[in-house]
Amino acid sequence: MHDIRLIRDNPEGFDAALAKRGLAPLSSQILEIDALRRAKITAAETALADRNAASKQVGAAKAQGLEDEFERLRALVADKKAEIGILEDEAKDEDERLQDMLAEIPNLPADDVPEGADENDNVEINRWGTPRDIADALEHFDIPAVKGGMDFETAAKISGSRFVLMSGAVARVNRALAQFMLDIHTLENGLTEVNTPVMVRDEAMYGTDKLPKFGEDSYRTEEGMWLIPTSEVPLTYIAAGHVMEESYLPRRYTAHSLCFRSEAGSAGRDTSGMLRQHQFEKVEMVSVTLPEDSDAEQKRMLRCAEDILERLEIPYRTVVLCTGDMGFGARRTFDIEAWLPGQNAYREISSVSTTGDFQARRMNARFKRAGEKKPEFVHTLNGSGLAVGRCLIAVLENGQQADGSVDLPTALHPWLGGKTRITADGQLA
RNA sequence: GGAGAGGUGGCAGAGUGGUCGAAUGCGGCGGUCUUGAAAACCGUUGAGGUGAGAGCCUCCCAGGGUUCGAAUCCCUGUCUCUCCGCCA
Repeated sequence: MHDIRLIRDNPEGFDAALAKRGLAPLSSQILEIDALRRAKITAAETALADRNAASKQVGAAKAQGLEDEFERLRALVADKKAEIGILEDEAKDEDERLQDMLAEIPNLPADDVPEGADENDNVEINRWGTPRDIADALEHFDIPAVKGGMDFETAAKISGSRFVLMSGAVARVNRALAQFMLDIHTLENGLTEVNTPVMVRDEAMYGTDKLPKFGEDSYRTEEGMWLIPTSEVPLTYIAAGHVMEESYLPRRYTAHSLCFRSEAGSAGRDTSGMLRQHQFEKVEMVSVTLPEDSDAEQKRMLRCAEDILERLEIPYRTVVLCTGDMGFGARRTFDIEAWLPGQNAYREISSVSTTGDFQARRMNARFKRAGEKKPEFVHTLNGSGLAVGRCLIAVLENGQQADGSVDLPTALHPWLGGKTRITADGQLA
């Protein structure tokens, strides 16, 4: 959500920032509605002030027994009442029109975000590890050690396409990965573990900018609840409506949750394997910070995510998304792409974004500086740390051996009860 | 699912038709005292809109209604809590 004041003060700057996202200028249209809105507000308030004044006199007239005067003023107040009703409705309509319009405008990119049209213009800023030379590398679902424990046919029977049924060693490694990530984040990175609801209300989706524009990407129950597309939604919405003490910040959360996405519009993409599912697991990180701290916090979060991959010995590269590839609510986004030998490509495994005060405005999350009167909006950030399913793919594909088995990363062994590999026939050993 | 109670400022919690944007406490801020801190005491302290400003307007969960006048009465919605039932 944008600050109408900033648009008023600097419409050219606003349009210029929109242009970086490839959007047409909107400021003149916004300011037109805003001017109309303010005119209606002024008119309504003037009428209200008149009514309030007359209303006070009514009481006085009554008290003094001036019946004629009382009746006259009473009629006047009644007239004003009708007028006020109309003016207030008009003011409200204009205000809603403005809010609706602002709600659909994406966040403005930070100054340092590279300009570009699409993912081809993203800029690599870090590369770690060297992909191992694997002859005839297989995709995860074709690796002999994995095949028996990753069943797409049965999942389809139960739930349709884009679901998976994991069992045995594969399910165990998947679980170990999630535990591993959570333990690192809580014990070493100082994040607070949270277990959130995965069904949320409209307000939480709106506050984290998933609504009104992207409702079709998520699932909604018949009762009107949303299945979360990411635990960014409940984690961030914790702060909604609060005025926090300055000293309360930063807040750093992590959660392991199921995530649900309809994947509308991605038909035919990544259809094989478990890269893109309707239901998946993710360990999420969310930070709520002071405005001046959010840029440093984003780098910190990025390091937390990259560190997981380094410990798991998975080669990756980090890119900063260009203006044309960023999500709706982001001011700046870093994507981490893990090396997948089976695809001979780097694929997204984490996305770390700062939204500035964009979400905070929508959910009215504020803090008060010591000694200051006015509350200010906090900054909110979110990042995957990491997508568990995709991390499982990376671990399996990078660990595949010529004999069909999979060597599991050393760092993970303690979470596997000391086991180190999956044999070609699918046993943890 | 049934019955009941309630939603008030950063927090807790008074207030049941005008004198209430709202007692009191906590917390915050400023001060007195102190070598410093604590304690004590004094003062101060809600949010939003609009306006160049003085100011004006709105806000006691939300939306309707009654009334000259609503935090206060009525209706609807919503959320929370308690009890009963059911239940992993």
